[in-house]
Amino acid sequence: MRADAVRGHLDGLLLAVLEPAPLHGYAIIAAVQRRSGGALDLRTGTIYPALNRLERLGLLSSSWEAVGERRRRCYALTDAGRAALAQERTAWQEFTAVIGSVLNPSPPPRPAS
Amino acid sequence: MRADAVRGHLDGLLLAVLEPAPLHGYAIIAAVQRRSGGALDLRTGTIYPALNRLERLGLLSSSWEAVGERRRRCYALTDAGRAALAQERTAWQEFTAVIGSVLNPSPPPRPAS
DNA sequence: TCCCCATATGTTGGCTGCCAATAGATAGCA
DNA sequence: TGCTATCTATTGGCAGCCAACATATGGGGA
Repeated sequence: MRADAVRGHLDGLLLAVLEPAPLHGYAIIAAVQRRSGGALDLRTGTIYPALNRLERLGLLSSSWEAVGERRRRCYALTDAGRAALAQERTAWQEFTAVIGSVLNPSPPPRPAS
Repeated sequence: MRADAVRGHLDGLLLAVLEPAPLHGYAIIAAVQRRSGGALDLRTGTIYPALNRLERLGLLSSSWEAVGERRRRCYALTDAGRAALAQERTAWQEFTAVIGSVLNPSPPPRPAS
């Protein structure tokens, strides 16, 4: 699948993979890849600006973590982030229902004539 | 729902509403609106360029229809269009499965320890 | 010792694709 | 005489994702 298809749903994906535990950017890419069965391969140019935006919005909080000499920026869901995730899930269900109903309409019941 | 969300799925929607019978542009907007329960309100600036593109691709064929003094441009699915619709439906299922699996992962079965 | 790859964070430019706004025409109704 | 509905169509703009690039550490193999 062309990864461009996540357009408009990226925020939900990021919030979702951060739900079980905080992760740093590189691990987020791996987590999305794993949970999608390898179908989604997000790029750094996609997620880093998104993570910054989500932090600015107060949905994530970040903290630097030292691993040897290396540094990691670890992102965690805030309370607002958990609420936003719930909203994203609702919106996703509505979205699939709407598009699905146009793409695969259930035939109208035929009145017994 | 913000109508911008159809991004990337518009072609499938247009092909789908043309499946039962040919329609003209204005009626296509109405059909999408009806089949989506009023949630999707596509604009002319969205569908007319898309219809032209689909015709250039050979997925639709158009013919002018006279209604009194009025003229309508009627779009019909071609054979290639029906094939493309089937592909769009498959792609949609894959898409929802992939995004869904990231957004709402099924918890991994815990080994009995 | 040197190089490459994995790990890790980040920026910039560009393109795709939908929308808002605009334009213009006919027809019916108040 | 307008106002609204029906009908087609174009243009400019912008959001959002990606490709490419830039930078740095650390480990493994030749």
